[in-house]
Amino acid sequence: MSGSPRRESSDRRVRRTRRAVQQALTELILEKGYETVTVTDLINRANVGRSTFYAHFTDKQDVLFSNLDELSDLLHLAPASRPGVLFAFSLPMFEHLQEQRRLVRALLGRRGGGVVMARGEQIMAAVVRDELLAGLPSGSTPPASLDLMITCVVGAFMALLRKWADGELTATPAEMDAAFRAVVTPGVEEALAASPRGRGPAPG
Amino acid sequence: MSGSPRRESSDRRVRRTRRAVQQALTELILEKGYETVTVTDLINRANVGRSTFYAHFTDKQDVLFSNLDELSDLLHLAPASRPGVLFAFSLPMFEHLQEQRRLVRALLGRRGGGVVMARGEQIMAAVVRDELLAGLPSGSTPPASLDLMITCVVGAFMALLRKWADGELTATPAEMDAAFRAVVTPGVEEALAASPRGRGPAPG
DNA sequence: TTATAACCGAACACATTGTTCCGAAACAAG
DNA sequence: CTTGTTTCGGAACAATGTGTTCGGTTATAA
Repeated sequence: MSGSPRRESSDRRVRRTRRAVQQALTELILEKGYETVTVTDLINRANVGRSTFYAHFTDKQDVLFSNLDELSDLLHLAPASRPGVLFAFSLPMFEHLQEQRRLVRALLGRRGGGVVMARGEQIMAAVVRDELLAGLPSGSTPPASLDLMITCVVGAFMALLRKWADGELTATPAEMDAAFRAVVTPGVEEALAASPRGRGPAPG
Repeated sequence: MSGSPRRESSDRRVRRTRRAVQQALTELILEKGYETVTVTDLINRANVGRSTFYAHFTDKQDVLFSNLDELSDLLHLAPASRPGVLFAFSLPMFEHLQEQRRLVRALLGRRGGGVVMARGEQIMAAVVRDELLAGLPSGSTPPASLDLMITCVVGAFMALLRKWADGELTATPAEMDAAFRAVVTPGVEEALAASPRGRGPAPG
């Protein structure tokens, strides 16, 4: 029964154990890929009793998610750095991920099982929504298709990200960023500009 | 040892068995979701011996994929119906999937495990590539970022599709199609038009 | 020092997978 | 209808993984 206890324990043993397990997970992910890592692997590598493991985590996934919170920060802070630019998170994101390439690849690639991708999409969607709402002409109503638009943008970005991590695409962060924005930005800006008040989009 | 034996067997028992298992799978998917279906479930529902199952299929996934080939046809035929329109596959796709909504939802949604999504992406990527190449100004060189572009487009589309199947988005096929094309088309057309020969893009 | 909380690890019940074996049944061909 | 071949059934099996329980040990905080 642990779920995701936000706070750090005061007991040193607890911290030690949790750290050991988390560390073991990233090691094993790099070696075997997330999906094939078993709980048994984890407790062996971490030198932790079986019962101890289940006293701290419910799952393999629980361990994984306990390591996945810093990502959100990076994304939410990014837009402030380049005000006025749509999807400013893009470049910093690609750059950041290139540094931790191996782990990212193991987590986001096809062998990663998609759990991390799912989490990432949620986080990203929140960021994109903020940006889009901020990018609207002041005083205008969000178009009804906002959610569809967000989904498109996030979908495009994540797809790019995954293939990149998977090694199916070779490009620099700058190129990735450029391609992403080139495809997505024109359509989004048109859509944003064209819906001041409850009016539907005005095609052709 | 079966992999994917293209041809239908002449032995009635074989056809019967394979059908029973495939049928059992879609039933169980609708009831429990793909990931939680076990081989044991399958053979029970299909009334098939364990050894018999493994004589025909290697996997759960093998059964799934044996049912997943008609999709490709639909996508590849679509562009011919509306010549000159980018991403003509979009609307027919959404419409087709709406008819088989429940199964599609079980297969493509989050509970579907992503196997079908992965397959779908491959198929889609081929279709999109064809369309983009066909849409280039005649005699021009495909931009180096073609793969990135394809990834974006496919990613956006698949994301839309998944959320829709998952029930996280409520919209008509026409609305889905419109949103998809609204976001993606402008950027793509700009990019296509702007790269006849190694020249950089010429904005504004 | 002491009470408490965390740890270890073995043992357990349970589920799932994939293989093997052989008698019974269904089949296609003649 | 007979015959030789193929498939089926289903039990039994080994292997692996999961999550729980329990009693004894040890580190920690106060």
